[in-house]
Amino acid sequence: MAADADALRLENQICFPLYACAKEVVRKYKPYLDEIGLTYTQYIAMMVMWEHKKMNVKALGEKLYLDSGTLSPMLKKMEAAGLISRTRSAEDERNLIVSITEKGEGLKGRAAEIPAKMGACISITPEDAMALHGLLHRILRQM
Amino acid sequence: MAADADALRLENQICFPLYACAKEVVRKYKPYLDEIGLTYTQYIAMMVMWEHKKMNVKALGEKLYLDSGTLSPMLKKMEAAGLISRTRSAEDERNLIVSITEKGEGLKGRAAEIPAKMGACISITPEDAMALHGLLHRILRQM
DNA sequence: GGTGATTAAATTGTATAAAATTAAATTGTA
DNA sequence: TACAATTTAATTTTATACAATTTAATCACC
Repeated sequence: MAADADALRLENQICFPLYACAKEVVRKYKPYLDEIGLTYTQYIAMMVMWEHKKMNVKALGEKLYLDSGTLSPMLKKMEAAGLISRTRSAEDERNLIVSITEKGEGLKGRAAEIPAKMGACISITPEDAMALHGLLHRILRQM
Repeated sequence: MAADADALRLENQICFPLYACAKEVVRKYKPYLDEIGLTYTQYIAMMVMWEHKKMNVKALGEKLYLDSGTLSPMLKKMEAAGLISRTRSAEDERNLIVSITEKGEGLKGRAAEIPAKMGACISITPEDAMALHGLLHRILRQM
């Protein structure tokens, strides 16, 4: 049957364009993120920190869909760069509290232009962006 | 202004759900791919090989949005696993020709069920899948 | 109060990814 | 035909990612 064979063709995958598109978009960020010395993963972590100021690794990981295997080494680098500090919670020493520093706060101003620059770079209509956002969140929620 | 601050909130990003969703979907594949001994990247490479039988690294990379830095070591592993063979083109020795082997062809049968299993796993309506596919390809093309 | 189960991070091992550089082969052209 | 420019892979370096394991702290329950 053709159906079986077609199901294994790259063009018929739903996951592949998702994978490729995510990769390419992250790559588009690189020149802008380079200017402020962040990687994409560090950038999304900083977004959470700009908003919440303090958060333990587990909660940060839930927001970013990342685990300690990825976050532990990255947060150490970000601490070394002076953007965050890492301290154990006094109430429960299992929790590592990540806190934004003055320097980390200061970076927000320099990051402010990035969303607009990326928007100009991708050129998607607001309607399509909204539709895409909705579809992706529906899939994420359902998993 | 609230607009500036909002632009740097994780929930307002279009890229983040794309990144997170792609990652989570690839992760969903893992148990099924483990059964046939492939990683996700190897799986999409095999899809191209099942269809085209022979292809040089550059063409394969264009299809997969990957470069030789990723493909070279991966293709060596796949050759070691007996799924493909790697030979230099006689006409132009710069080109490395990747060819599917008997064993590689044989794996297609065992992979045949994976698309259906993943479909059951993600539960998205055909309309939404079509819409998502269209949106993602539009973005990819435009980049 | 002791102890087995649970939880949170860190660590270890494996596999991508991308940028930059290198090496080898081919092409274009003076 | 030399030889500079280009092209194709491979290599090197850095940074994720994730699964599995380990370690340390806390909790539950007797």
